[in-house]
Amino acid sequence: MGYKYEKEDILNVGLDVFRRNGYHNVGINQILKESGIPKGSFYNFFESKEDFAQQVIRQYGETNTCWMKEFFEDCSLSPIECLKSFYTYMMNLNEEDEYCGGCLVNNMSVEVGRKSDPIGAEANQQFIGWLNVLASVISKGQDDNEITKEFSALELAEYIHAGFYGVLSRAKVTRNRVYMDVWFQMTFKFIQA
Amino acid sequence: MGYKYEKEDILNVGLDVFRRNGYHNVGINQILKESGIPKGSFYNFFESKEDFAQQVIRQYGETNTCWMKEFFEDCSLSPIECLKSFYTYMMNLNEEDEYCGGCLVNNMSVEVGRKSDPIGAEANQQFIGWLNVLASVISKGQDDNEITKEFSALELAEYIHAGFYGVLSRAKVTRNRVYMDVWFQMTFKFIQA
DNA sequence: AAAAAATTAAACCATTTGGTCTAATTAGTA
DNA sequence: TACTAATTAGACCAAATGGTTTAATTTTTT
Repeated sequence: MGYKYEKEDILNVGLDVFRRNGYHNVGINQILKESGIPKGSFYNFFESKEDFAQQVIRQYGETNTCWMKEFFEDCSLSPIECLKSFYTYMMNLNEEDEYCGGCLVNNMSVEVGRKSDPIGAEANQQFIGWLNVLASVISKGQDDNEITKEFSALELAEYIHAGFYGVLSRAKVTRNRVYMDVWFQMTFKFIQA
Repeated sequence: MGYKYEKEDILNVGLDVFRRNGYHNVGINQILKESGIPKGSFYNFFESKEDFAQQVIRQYGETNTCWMKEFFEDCSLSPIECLKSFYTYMMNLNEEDEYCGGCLVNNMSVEVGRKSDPIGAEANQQFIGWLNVLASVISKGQDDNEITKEFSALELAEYIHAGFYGVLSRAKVTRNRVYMDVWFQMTFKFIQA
């Protein structure tokens, strides 16, 4: 019921700006400028910069959880092929972005995870949301005898996605996808039944 | 040949402060305060904050490369057991630190890797230095038929250490080592011959 | 239509930012 | 010993930081 500005629009600007520039490198003024909202209105919506960042992470996380669910529902391949398709898509996205942004949840975890409790907790929460989606696909793959049963679906999900974060972080400084592709090959070789 | 202050001492303060607080969250004044050096002296040693951070990363990287070499030279176990011993040590270190700092190279890569060319390049350079040390151990393990030969030693090194970065980043927000330990189990199960 | 509540707007605040400047002091060299 | 260069020292700078305040406007409720 905002009168003039939509909270969601400002959150989307925050997502864009934070992902590209980090948290401490961004001032409120930059958010205001890019969203065209005056300072007073901003602090009417959000208690503080920290509160704003937390809500940005939450929106980003929930949006992606929904998107992932749809992605896997719409995917007609076998579970493991759906996972491959998902990570291929993610790697292509990051290549198009020239490895500039990466994942907001990873970036925030590393930069602010231990400095701000609310931000750290929110990043963890959203990550767990994604894990559950991934684990349900992995679980199906285990039922179909495609994926190893030596570890639980959740353990495998955490292993895979944390590994993806690792190569994503590396790609920020190598500026190429070579080892991202190697990671892809190795991971899916390792987890197969 | 410094008159009063040692460049290396200031770099060590920088390592400590940057690792705990990140790059953009730290002001020059904090470095000055903690090292007890006046501003004029600081800018006599370093061109800028960026230049300072780059030198901090370099010193950190080179020190650790030396340390790793010694670690593996002194390790009398089989190659794969030496690797396990190394990562166990690293995980224990991070547990003692309560997952506060993490690895400066990873932190800098994620936060500043795409914002500052010199810092990004330096972080990558030092990471590669470590990779070479790890790869030589892995290579021995492959010769001994302990480690899979399906991938090159360097590819395996990048896979393992990037994966370690992934779980290290995660530990910053989970604040426990559960999935770090799972990562350890899975990784060494996967790479065995 | 009137009153109350929410929202918009931007000027303003103390503090901190990275960095410069000038002066004094120290060290190495002729 | 005299001269030059390096180092030390911190006051100083404009710009930006996150956040507050007050006033005007708009919406909702009565």
